[in-house]
Amino acid sequence: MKLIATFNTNSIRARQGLISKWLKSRDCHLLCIQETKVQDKDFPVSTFEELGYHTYFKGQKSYNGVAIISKEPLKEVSFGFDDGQDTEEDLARLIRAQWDGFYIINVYVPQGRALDHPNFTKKLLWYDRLLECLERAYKPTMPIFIMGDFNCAPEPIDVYAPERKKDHVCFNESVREAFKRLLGWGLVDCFRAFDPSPNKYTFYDYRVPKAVQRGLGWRIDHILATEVALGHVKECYIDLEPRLWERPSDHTFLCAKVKSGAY
DNA sequence: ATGGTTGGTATCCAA
Repeated sequence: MKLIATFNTNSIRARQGLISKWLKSRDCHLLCIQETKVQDKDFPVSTFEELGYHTYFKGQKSYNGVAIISKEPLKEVSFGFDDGQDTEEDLARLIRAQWDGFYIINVYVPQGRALDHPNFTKKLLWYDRLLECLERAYKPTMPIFIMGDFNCAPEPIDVYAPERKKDHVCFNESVREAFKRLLGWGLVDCFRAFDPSPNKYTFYDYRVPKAVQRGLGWRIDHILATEVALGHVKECYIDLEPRLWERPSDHTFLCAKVKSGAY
């Protein structure tokens, strides 16, 4: 059994200590990271090499940035949708690779800012481009994990006070529909496949006092799996403990225990 | 309705 996980770091340099401690204590095989907020020349490669991990990354100054940290070397690593329209930002928001017989797609979906902001249009378009990318380059019968920060709480159970969040960029009808269209291609929400209970969140806003204790969170980080990939998953859970460690992120580690060898 | 915090970079923007 191998542990795979996704984590929005909100700066990988600020979170090196926390990530190292987590990788070691959990014996993680593959970690997908979002919001590294660092240019490639400044990525802390040696921190993870010293722990025996391979790192693959692309980032921008201050914003965005994705990475995969893996015990085994990855194959076929690429960035962006490869739809002929990739901007530098797109490359810093999507990394794809092959790992242990699985296709891994690590995404950092644009947050969107506000419903009437151009960034929200870009967010919906981003979901469309992701779906087109799947239709073009993959099949629902393949063993695929799409994991990362989707900036979408799919159902009312996935956010506190859903009745008050209908105009939020991470919960309004249009983004939830875009998310559902993605699932409609042939993907399952891994966490919900294992745990139907409420008050299970992956993100707690820094600005909300005692958010974890008060249950004021969002489930916006996800591991989506095709049916055949889900068949290899034995467990899927949110690891909240690092929130008690030094310099926690506002996101949590979302984990899956996977039986290896999908080919 | 508003504001609260954090990080990277500047002294404000994004989340």
